[in-house]
Amino acid sequence: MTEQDDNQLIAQRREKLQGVRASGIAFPNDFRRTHLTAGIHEQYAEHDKEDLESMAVEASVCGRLMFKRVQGKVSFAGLKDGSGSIQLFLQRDNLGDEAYASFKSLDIGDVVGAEGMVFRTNRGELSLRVNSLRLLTKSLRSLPEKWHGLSDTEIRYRQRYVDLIMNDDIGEVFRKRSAIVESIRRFMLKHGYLEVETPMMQPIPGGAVARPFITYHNALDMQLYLRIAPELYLKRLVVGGIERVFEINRNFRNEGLSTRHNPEFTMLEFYAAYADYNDLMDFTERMFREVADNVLGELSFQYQGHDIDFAPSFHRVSLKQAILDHNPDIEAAQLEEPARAADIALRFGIQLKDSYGLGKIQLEIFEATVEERLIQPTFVTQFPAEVSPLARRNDDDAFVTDRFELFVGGREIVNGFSELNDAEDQAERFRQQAADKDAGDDEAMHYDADYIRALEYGLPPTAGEGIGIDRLVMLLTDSASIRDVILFPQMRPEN
RNA sequence: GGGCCGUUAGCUCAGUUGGCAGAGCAGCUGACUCUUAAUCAGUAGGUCCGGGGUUCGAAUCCCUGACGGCCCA
Repeated sequence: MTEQDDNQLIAQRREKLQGVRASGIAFPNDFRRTHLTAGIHEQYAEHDKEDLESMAVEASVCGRLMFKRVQGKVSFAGLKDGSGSIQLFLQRDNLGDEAYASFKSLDIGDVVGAEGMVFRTNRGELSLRVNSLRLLTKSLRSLPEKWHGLSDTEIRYRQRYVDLIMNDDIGEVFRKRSAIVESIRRFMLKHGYLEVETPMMQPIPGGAVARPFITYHNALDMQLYLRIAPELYLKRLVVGGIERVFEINRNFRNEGLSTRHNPEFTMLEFYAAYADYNDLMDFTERMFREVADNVLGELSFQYQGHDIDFAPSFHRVSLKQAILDHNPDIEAAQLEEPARAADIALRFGIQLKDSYGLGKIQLEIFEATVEERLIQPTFVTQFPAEVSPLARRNDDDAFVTDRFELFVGGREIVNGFSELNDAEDQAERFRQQAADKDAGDDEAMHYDADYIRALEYGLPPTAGEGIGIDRLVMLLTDSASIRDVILFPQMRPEN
């Protein structure tokens, strides 16, 4: 970028960098540290001033200069590395005139290496009495204000590097995110699941009801879709005999952005042969408890002002019953007839389309009146077959499927079901979806002939599930927006 | 896509009824040998988001566009 938005501040720093260039290697890469700052605090937390003087511990640290307090012939500075930070103490008489002067010319934000003795100041703060200091990387742009930090959300998302420098909280969110994913992966591996990677670019997008991104492969001269879900590939693998399989990876959906939606988001998706959706609900409860315990150290936590507890058995309720529970004025019979159910939907201001059957209307009523009130972990089961084109029908009631979604904090986190493994039924449902697509529903599914062929070889009785990792991270980090748990959320171009 | 709110110095923010563009931090100059948002004195720094309009005069009022946030679809 050669753009000249150089203001006075940047110009001054460029001038300093010129001076550094003139006197040797401006961007050295031969400084090696002996300690992380957090390690020093850990190791010497218990030692008092006298102890440390007699121990004479030498240490080299490196990191970014976060503050500078020059007071004549002695100065304090803050050095921050990836682990934490430590105070530097610099004396002219210790460093020498030249080195002390060059310290004074450093700017907040510069990356430095410091070598010295661990000690405590008169006020008791564990610090490093610096014997030598080197500039490792000159910073040309001034950091945000030390007290208020960086709060402009737009800059925080666009320039996440500045956000990470200034806001320790956000670094903690992404360390937790990593711990969550690691914990989930361990849990899956421990239970005999094989981790795989299936196509992100698919000739036929499937496995979910969503609009895909379209791209183009030049050599093959064909249109490809970024996947909206890995589902149909993972189930092909179950056909192939990989009886327990999972994938943690990105899905892409060409839809609006909100505090709960980013066009690319991360899902755990897994399948288990010879298991049903009840098994998966049990499995999910165990997973969530283990992850919370590993990452938070406890099973209860706060989310946006709500106390949430993973310890008790997660509540399980059918979709229809959930509607009735939260709407005392609705009677069960009203939800059974399309016309009466439509009346209820209209009462809640829901806009119905002609193509909506009873199942879709029930789902709309559920979403409008129940979803956001499911704060404690709740499995909602028995989703209508109409809105579950890949799920197995219930043996006793063909109107619904053996499917569940898990809601926590008023949000859907998990979607799982016993898989539809009847190739003929699946073909029929694909035909219906394809007809909807021809009729103008651009979220409807494509007919995937190869997937039908796979089913014709025989998919064992199987259950599968998808867990929205971003939303789970939001929950466990008390983040209000999905953008706070995605390092580089999707934004419009700046200019 | 719709509604509401926001955009002023590197950052955090003031800006009265439409009347000279402001503060703190950061920067620069100087003082200061144990500071904790160090302190003190001085100093520099602006496309008031862009475009158009009203007006003697617009950061401020009107129109329009861009970007962001929240809510809704």
